[in-house]
Amino acid sequence: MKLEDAAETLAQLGNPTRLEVVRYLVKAGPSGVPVGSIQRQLKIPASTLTHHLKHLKGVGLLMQKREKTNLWCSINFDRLHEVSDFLLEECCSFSLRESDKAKTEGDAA
Amino acid sequence: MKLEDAAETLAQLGNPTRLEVVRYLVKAGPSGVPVGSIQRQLKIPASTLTHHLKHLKGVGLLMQKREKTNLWCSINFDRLHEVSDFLLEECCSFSLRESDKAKTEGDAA
DNA sequence: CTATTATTTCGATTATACTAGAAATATCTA
DNA sequence: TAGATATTTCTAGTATAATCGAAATAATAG
Repeated sequence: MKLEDAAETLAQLGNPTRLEVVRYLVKAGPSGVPVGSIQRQLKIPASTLTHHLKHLKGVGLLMQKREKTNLWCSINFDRLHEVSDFLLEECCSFSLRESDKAKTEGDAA
Repeated sequence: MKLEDAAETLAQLGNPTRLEVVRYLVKAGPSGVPVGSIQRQLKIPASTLTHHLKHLKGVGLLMQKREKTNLWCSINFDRLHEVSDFLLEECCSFSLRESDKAKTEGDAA
């Protein structure tokens, strides 16, 4: 996963309203929930919710599927794992040499 | 971890410059690196870097320790784990009952 | 104390995000 | 087609964030 993509995805998760939606969808599991239920359960105005769902979809965290008048939303768990993994990547293999850390000159090269 | 704190932390990680810094610090491991080295290695203007470090420190992701003229920065791995865990919490125990998902009325109660 | 290096504060510019009401559209049912 | 429910678009106000140069401060060495 590219840093820019990870950053963008994390930024989308970094909004309290969106994170609440994500948590709700995670709890809901793979089958998902309709937009309207999210709206009523979390008491988010419809237009605000649509706006946030668009963001989540934009970074691939959200999947949608229409059934009758309801639009069912579910989390893309793979995507969530990817971004979660990014945070701890290389976390246990400290790859930066000590000699590169404190050089006063020449470390810009 | 409270949702608001997780959101705030994720928001801070959601900036490309800061995420780059975090990745660099993760690579550096527990001993950390001085501010100036981050600045030169990642080519971030000093004032911009200070600004971002303040943010990271604000959400507890960054620890700092002065040694002579250098201020050494290191990642708070526990904190990073916390936020990473938050994302997948309850991810495998879908706790929302199917009957709560599609109710058309009364699900706001 | 003075010079040197390291880091931070200040200040100003520019851009982008959050929010939500009202109106519009879409999808279905009778 | 008419009516009902579900979702989206439009729009606009408000707030917050990113950027970085210049100047100020902090810490140390001589």
